[in-house]
Amino acid sequence: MTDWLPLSPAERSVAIEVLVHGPLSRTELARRLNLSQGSLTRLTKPLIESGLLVEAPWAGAPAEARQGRPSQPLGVVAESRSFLGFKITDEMVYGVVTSLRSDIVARLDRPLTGHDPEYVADLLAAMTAELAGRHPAVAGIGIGVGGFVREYAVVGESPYLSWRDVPLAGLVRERTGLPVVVENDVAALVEAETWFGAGRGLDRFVVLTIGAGIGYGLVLGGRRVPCAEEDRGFGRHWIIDPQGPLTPQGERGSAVSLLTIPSIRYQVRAATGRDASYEEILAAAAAREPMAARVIGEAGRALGTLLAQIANFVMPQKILLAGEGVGLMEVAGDAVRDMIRTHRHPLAAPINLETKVSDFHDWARGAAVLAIQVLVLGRTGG
Amino acid sequence: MTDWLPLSPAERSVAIEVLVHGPLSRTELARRLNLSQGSLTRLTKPLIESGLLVEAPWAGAPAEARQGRPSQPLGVVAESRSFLGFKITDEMVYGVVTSLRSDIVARLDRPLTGHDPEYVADLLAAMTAELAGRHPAVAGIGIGVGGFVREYAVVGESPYLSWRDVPLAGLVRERTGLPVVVENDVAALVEAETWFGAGRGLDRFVVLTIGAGIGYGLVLGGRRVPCAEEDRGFGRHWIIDPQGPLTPQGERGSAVSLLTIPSIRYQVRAATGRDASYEEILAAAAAREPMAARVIGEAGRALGTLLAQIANFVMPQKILLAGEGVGLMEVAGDAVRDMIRTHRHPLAAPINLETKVSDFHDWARGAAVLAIQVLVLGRTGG
DNA sequence: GGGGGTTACTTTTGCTGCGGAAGAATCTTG
DNA sequence: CAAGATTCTTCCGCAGCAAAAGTAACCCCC
Repeated sequence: MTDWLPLSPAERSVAIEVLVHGPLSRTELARRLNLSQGSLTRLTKPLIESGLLVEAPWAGAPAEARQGRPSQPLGVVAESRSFLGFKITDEMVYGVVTSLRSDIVARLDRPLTGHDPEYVADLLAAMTAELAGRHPAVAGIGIGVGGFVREYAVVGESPYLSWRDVPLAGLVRERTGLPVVVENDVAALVEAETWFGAGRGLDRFVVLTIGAGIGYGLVLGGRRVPCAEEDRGFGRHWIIDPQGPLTPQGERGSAVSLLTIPSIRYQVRAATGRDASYEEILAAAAAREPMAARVIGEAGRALGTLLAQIANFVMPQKILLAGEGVGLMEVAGDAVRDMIRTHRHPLAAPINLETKVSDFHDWARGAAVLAIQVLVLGRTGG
Repeated sequence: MTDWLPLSPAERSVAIEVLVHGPLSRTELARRLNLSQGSLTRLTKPLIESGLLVEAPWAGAPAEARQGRPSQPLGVVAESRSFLGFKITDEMVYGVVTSLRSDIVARLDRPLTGHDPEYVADLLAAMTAELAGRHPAVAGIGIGVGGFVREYAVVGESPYLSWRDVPLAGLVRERTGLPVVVENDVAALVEAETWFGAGRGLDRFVVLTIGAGIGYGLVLGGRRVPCAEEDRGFGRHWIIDPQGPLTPQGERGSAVSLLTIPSIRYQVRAATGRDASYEEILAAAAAREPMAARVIGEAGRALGTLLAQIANFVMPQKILLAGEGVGLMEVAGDAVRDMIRTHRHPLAAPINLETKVSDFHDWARGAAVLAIQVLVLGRTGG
């Protein structure tokens, strides 16, 4: 199949706008991008000829009977290409197949029984073969890994895999023949939400994830801000309550100690002697069992404080709360809101908070989005 | 005298670059702005003809004997125009005259014996007349006011002046015949530092001021982020230590309670019964007098925590600490650094902190910078 | 002191890519 | 079917850029 690239900057902005915001008429695009209509005719022509865009008369404003010549919405053929996204955790590999618009169309998970790079690459190749068999026209692979990743290709350091300088992209490309993009998992999730999710079109946007650890992503001017500590785990030193609990995972009273799933389970186990799952603890807290309610209430207050601090200093237009540990919001929502109130100026704009219960397939989808960004549109953000 | 405007976007970027970063050769400008040398010849010609720029062979790299044709630095004639900046406080008006490059060339202060808008405007007009008599070619006036300001012209609300919807710019323009720009005082200081001070050329930049209150300014992508609470005083609800002191000015343990000059004086007075100036308290703390040392130590730790939180969430390239209360850093610097360490990831980039002791004339200068931005270069940031 | 080298700037040329205007296409309304 | 509305296309002119070639102003060194 023909490859689309390369795109001029103006063409790229048109392509991204259509990809991210769905079918749009040329006139609408001209308005959004501050270009003339004539320019849009010119810019869209090669994009249509290359097959990236198509005229989609069925889409857009459906039967909105207006006067004048009907607009001709342009869209992407979301199904024309597929992308694979993988999220590698300690003991599992989660895989998804997505369309060009990053909708998940298939899932496949496999246990990871070892951490040898060659073995992991073999597993990824096998999963790729299985998924690609059912979904043709795979255009690329994105892989999300917790840890430090360089150049979209090399895992510089990943403590939980015990990897140092593993050229993962190369290993998988050799086995599959497909272009491969590797990135830090949090970074990938943030990019996905910035392009296709809660952060679409926003200028200042924050992603906070709660799960096995804390993840934090800052998007300014449509671009993710890279930072030194992202790959080593956030929140270990975000001390929210100096009198808070001490856990094996973080400093006393840190966001990690107060909010992450392992820490909450550790606290409950230390207090009750029984090992309970996160869901059981949340249910117990909702049922007002004292120990669970205390731990979860403390977590809720910590989350409220954290969100208020972020809002105070970053002033984002939206904060997305994601990860496997956001069930907290449902049980301890009042505590969260209460602490937001006490830590915010009464006249400050209310926090635009979105909560998204996400599982590991969302992390895998994030990796697929990175593949879309890099492979289809030439790796620039924005 | 001829007026310079209007400027094309490319011309404006050249003008701002020279204005902000001092004399630069055409080659250097081409490099910085990603333009060809030919374009710079074209762009600079009208700027030189209009008098905004001049060739300044005396400036630039002085005796750096390099080979080849010597470069021809372009600079602004800083003294060709003057700008007036005023900062209106509760009981004083501070005024400065600045050059085009925002250097302060004269100062003039007057007590403010009333808050009637007409009276204040009369006073500003009188001060303008006095300053303009000594410094000709005044091109415009900037006024900084604590409170909410709309459209660079109208003071929407200023609690300490008891003003509501006062069209200050119009009142002063009527009396002086000069263009007038009004803005919130913190916003003006932040703009000044972004253009001509610590934040020059930075993408992510934070200004934190400590004085009678707390001021906070966030600059992203070269633009100041406007926010709802800036004009009502920051920090009242930034609770740093829930067990901290209670003061009349802020919530218990808030940044205002812990850090502002009135709160620190209040705490010492409440503990010792004696009224001491801020400088006296700092000196006492340095001499290890217990009460003062305790209050100042607590303030230092609060400041460290605050700086760490800002750095964690905003990841700025630099934080500027300004205001009348930054003497704290000298006396309690160890406490500040200590708390930064405990609240930051060990692998995180160190905070790039700049401390600037500033007085009210710096606030007035900020207002003058706003006049420069708006009047000379057509009000766009960046 | 006069080449040769080096760097800064200017001029020329050609082209890209945009806006604007006019026109074609396609619908609704009367 | 005409008039009006709206979208899209075509065409033209031009701003503004890069590239290349030319000029100017210095250096060093023989």
